[in-house]
Amino acid sequence: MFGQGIARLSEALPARGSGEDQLADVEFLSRVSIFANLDAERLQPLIGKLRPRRYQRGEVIFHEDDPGDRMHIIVEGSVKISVASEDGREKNIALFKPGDCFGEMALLDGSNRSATATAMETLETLVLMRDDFLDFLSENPQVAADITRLLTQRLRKANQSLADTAFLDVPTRVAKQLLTLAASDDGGAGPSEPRVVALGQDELASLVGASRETVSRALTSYRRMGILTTSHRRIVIIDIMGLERMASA
Amino acid sequence: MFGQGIARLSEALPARGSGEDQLADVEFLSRVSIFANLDAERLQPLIGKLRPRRYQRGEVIFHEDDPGDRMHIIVEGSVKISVASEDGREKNIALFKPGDCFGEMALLDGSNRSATATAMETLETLVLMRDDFLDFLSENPQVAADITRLLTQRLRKANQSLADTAFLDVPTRVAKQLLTLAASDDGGAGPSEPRVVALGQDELASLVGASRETVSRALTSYRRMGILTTSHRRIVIIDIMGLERMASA
DNA sequence: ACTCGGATGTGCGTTTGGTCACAATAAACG
DNA sequence: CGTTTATTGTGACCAAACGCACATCCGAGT
Repeated sequence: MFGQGIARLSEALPARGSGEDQLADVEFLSRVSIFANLDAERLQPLIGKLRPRRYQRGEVIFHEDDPGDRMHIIVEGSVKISVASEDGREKNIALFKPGDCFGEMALLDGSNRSATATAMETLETLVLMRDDFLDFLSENPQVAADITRLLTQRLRKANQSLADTAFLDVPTRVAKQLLTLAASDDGGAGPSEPRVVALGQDELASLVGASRETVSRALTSYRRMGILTTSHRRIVIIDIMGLERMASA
Repeated sequence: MFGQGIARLSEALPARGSGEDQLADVEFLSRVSIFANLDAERLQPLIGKLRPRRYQRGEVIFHEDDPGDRMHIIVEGSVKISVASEDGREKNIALFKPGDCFGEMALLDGSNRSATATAMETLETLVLMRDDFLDFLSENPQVAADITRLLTQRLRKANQSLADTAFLDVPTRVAKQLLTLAASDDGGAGPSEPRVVALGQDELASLVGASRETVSRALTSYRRMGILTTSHRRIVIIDIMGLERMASA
């Protein structure tokens, strides 16, 4: 659904102002949380400022400590945000999906990137440069409220993760994380429908703050209980309620 | 230094508009990060909306899950922000000191408190109610930028903590945390001056995400190295550079 | 179709850190 | 000014999880 927006945008950009296509783009933008409260008229000027960008799986969009002068809106694919330790290991902070934006923090406070962003699959984003963003922001002050909302939500999540890593053991954290991922994936599906999480175990482990092996064992345990099945870079949750039970124990 | 502001404010409030005292209050407000970019004239209207509040050590300012309709600015004392697990244990998310504000998240996105705030010592705050805050915000849109700056900073810190708990062992995390606390305490002191951290080991443990005993052992080890001394609710850092070495290992 | 590389499952020894237990000591309060 | 209560220091034990090793196994690419 989101994918169509960019397909049209990429074509529409060279020959700008073709009307119908821009409608589709505006419709896409209005689903992005920080632009959700703006009507089509307000969004229109933004369209011309957005530049489509493609990345391959594994490609780094930006690096920790780099200066950051742009933000991204995801059209298709997913992104992992991570920080690295001195000895090269990495901890995933968050995953983002179509409709999410990332890289806005360095824009808002002017400091360098505090984390690295990497494409997890073939990725299409819309890039918005700092100056264009700030211009737009000063012409649409309402957006500030949505940005603070976005930031507070992320802060809440981060604090919750902090508490979770302190209180919960690895299997429980894995269960919780899987539920979060499943919920964000297809929010429309029924409650008993099997939900698919496309993710490698090492990425899941890094997200949860544990070793790949320990996560693998947790998955094995859940698999034996009939809660999920595993295959290559793919976890299918069969019994969501069962997983919820594991997450709250 | 900050304490004088509230002392005058508490007296000035009943008999408002006594000129000289309000100047002191404005001066205090201008040191609060989210109001730092405003001149005295802009801040003036805020003064009447702020209500001083006192809390005893251990007193809860607000509880997790409560609806939140006000924020606080700390004048004197310190506050710990924590979340609780089902079985009653608690994880400290952050500590705040004079000049910091807290409780603004629930104001900004309208949801309930995501954490509990507790006074760590006798505490004086200035309370600002939601409606007053939002009014002020709409009349001073520049403040939005400072709020986003504040939130992004907190988000960065949270992410860093998340990475630290994943990568570093307890002694290293303790060293890092002590350095942070020492830096925020008296920023003006010389580099080789001994710095005092007034904090119980259990609070430090909860902040660092470890058990009180493990933290105690870490402190013992640092004490034997001559890096710090410990007494009741009080840690004195003697060799800051030594501690920095421990924090980066 | 075959091969190679990335991903997964699992056993095992080791380590870190949590929990329990208790002694010692300092602050708090009547 | 003594008694009570919080705080700290440590020892012993145990569980969770890491890291290493290795056997598969699936999938992508040639």
